[in-house]
Amino acid sequence: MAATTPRLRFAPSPTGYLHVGGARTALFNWLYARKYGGKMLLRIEDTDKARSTDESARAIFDGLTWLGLAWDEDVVHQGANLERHRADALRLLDSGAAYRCFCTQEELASRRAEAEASSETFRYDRRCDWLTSAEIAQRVEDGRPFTVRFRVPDGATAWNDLVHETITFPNKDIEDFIILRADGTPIYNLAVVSDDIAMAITLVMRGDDHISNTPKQILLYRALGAELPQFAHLPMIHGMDGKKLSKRHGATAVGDYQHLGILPGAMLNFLALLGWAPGNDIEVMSLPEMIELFDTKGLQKKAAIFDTKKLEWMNGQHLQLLPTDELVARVGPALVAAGLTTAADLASRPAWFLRLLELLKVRARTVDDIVVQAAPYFHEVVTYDADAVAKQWKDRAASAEILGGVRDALATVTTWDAPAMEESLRALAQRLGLGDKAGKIFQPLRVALTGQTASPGIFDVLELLGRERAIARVNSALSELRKAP
RNA sequence: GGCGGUAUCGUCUAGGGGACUAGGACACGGCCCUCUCAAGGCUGGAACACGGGUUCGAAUCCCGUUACCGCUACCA
Repeated sequence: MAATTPRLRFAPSPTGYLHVGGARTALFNWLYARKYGGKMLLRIEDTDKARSTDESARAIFDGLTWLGLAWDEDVVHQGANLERHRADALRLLDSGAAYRCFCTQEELASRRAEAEASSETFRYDRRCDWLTSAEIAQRVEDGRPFTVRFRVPDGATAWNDLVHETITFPNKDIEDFIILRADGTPIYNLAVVSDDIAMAITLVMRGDDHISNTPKQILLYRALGAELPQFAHLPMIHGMDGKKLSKRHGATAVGDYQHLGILPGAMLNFLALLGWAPGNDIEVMSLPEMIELFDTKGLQKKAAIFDTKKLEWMNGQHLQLLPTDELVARVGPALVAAGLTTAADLASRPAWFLRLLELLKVRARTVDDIVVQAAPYFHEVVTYDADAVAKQWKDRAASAEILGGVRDALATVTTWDAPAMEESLRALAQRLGLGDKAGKIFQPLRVALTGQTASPGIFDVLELLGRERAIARVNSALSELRKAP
């Protein structure tokens, strides 16, 4: 094989949002191109004017951009190449590889229904291919509309698929398919082949659902005298019920996950593992590592099920691995968007913010988790969680006594940091005879400070809150506890 | 219906004739750590769809069956 640089393309139709399945197809194309020094182009298949929208095309650009899957060269809009598609179809007509079909859609539909009624397989019977040249000339002269059909030759069509090995189709099972509509616009298979040739694509990597289009396209390449690209058909992604992933499975657009607080790197990593394995039990990878390890050998043949539980776990892993400055850049805006703080506030105390994130990220799986957990550190007053109160402030008098002790202990602390807090509170536990049961102090205190039963270590929470706010919270808790229940 | 594709724990997967008592990860349970929750460590249950071959030997190769998925438009 010639040592040409690989050229791949991701070719979605702009009829919805960027689906996770499409994102994975794009990812594998991109990884291959990056790994082997090739190019990945983006082509928007918008020849179906009825279903295509600019908004959908934008969603695709946005999705790919968010994921960080940059395409090379200018975006190709298939609709802009209609003239070439038509010219290619006419060329096939001239060379005799295709013929005019005067059958109307109604005729075709009724013949199809007839075949179905007698439970026979319908396949176009080539009746228009038997027309004499005089008959054809007459009909054309009469202005009768016609489609252009490709004449499928005898034999069989096979290719060596990068994921499935050899796939063969007997040509007798492929009907003479239409390549040009009566209105002169191209049908999918023709447009794809015409564009892939024009874009000099060397590897067509796409979903499994295109396997039965491939023999038709191969036939077209040959009839057009073009060199065949390689093909790789990726397995589908299904929902937890084993059915093709769709809206009813919940979030299927990559944008949904973006808004759920999933990191693009985690999304990519998770998607990569759906249908590909690098081997050696490797799972958590950065993008450069994925490029390094990518190999079509590890591509899976079997459809994979989209398991959001593992996506969340993966996101947690990436959250830990994310450099702190990047974490700040991701979480800061989310906190501002949630109305917890302002960009100026965060900018005024970067060290504090960093400390907070370091303590929260380990117990969060998504950016949204961090935002929720961060609330007590920004709000003026704590909101006591009912369950937390019921559990940790069960004995109100005892809790009040403990918190009173805490208040006094905190009042004498000179350096307001976690080690000093620990020293002071452990000493208090000793004085109260709770030596190895210091939790009896920490838990009620946690509720006073955060309103919750779960939080980072109590000494860190105290440090983060700062002297003034921490003491104020202990005092409010005390007055809350002293109120009649 | 026809054609094509696929088949290892619930899920993602390792496995390429003997290294398989089938490994890892998610999820689930237990233990450890521990002020809580996480994280982390250890640990338990959990799979080669079925039937025939080939072979000294099959999760691995072949054939059949079954199941599932895709395509079967003047959609993409």
